[in-house]
Amino acid sequence: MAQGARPRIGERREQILDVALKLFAEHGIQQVTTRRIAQAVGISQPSLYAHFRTSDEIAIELCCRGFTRLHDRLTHASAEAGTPEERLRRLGEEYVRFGLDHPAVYRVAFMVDQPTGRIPEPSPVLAAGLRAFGVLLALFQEVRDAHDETTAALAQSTWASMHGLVALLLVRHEFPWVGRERLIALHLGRLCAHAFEDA
Amino acid sequence: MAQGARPRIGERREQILDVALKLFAEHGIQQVTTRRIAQAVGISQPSLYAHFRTSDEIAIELCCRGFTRLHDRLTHASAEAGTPEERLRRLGEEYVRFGLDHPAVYRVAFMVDQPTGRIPEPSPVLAAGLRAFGVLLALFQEVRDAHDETTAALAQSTWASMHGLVALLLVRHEFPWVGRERLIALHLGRLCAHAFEDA
DNA sequence: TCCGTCACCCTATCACTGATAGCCTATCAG
DNA sequence: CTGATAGGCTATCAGTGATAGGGTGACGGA
Repeated sequence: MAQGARPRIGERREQILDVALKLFAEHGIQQVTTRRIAQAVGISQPSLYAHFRTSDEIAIELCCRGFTRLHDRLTHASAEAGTPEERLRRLGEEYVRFGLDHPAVYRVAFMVDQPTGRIPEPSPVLAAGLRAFGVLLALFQEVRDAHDETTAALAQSTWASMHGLVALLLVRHEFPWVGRERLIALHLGRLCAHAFEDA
Repeated sequence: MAQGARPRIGERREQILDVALKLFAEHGIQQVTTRRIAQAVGISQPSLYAHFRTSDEIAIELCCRGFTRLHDRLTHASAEAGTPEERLRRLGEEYVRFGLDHPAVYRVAFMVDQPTGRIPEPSPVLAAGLRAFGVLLALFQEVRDAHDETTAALAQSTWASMHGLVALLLVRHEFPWVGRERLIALHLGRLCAHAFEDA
């Protein structure tokens, strides 16, 4: 089967992740089977299991990487100069764009149930998610100059509002939304207007 | 096989929906197979197909009913006396409670991808969802005395914020949330504070 | 040069899934 | 009694994730 020019160590693994992400984005996560991934990569289906213990592991890996990419984008957005509202606004923009630009990653990261209690305890997904959320939390802590529960609650509430918009736009694409750009602008505008005020 | 005392017409269908919903809530949608449903009902697996054309139809039916129940609860909450903010607050409370109290229904209704373009066009799910959303929209139109795009955008934005909280609480249950009640109260408080103001 | 190890791949096969085909049985209107 | 209808059954299908067990080429030490 033309065995020449074998991929280097670990190269196949990256290739599988790339291909899987593309298939997820194109056909939806549920529709992508291990056989489809294997065929697209050019190897047999059982060969996938030399690189991942289960098929879920592929999605989990993509999920962690997605969180990391989101973390980097949020960090960058939050670090720019400006008033706290402006920084939060940029962070929100970045968040929403990320979700809409990478729907497959976003779905895996935020909209797929964790296999309840399967993964031991130190879930890498949770850790990656916490890192990304940490950027938002840090902004709130900095602006409010407090690390209390209320500050955490404000950050979590803000996160939820951003997520809600992305999630609904991704899942309910048949819904008669007002113009997407307009809705995003209005949503973020309201979100940032009184974001740091105590409840 | 103890064939006596057959269920009446349509009774089995209801029973299947009841059982399926319970199994969805208990084990998660993905883990529930047609064989498990059939076994719980006490019939053979192929017999399900006498009542539903595909297994998805069970979820779709539950989804529509969920939207209808939500619609009724929102209507009731929105109809009570009070200031617009109070009415919106009650509506939001009802929404969040509904999602958290009926996670299986909520998941099916809001967090499962529509089989892209499979169902002809007049999607019953979309229709049921629009009816439920209509309650929120009507409140905004009444308060603002306008049926323009901005009003629709405000309602959609508010809906998204409520959904975001419910969705994240349901899916990311391993996340270190601040106290749930506190988070809900804070989230709804911020949501309703300036809800009707133009952007 | 030989040999073990390693990374990687294969075919064959498993149990399980949603779904279909074809046939049986209870009920009821005429 | 009879045909129609609702509801059920077993047998079986193709497709799914996963495992078992064995093959192949590159490479480093003896």
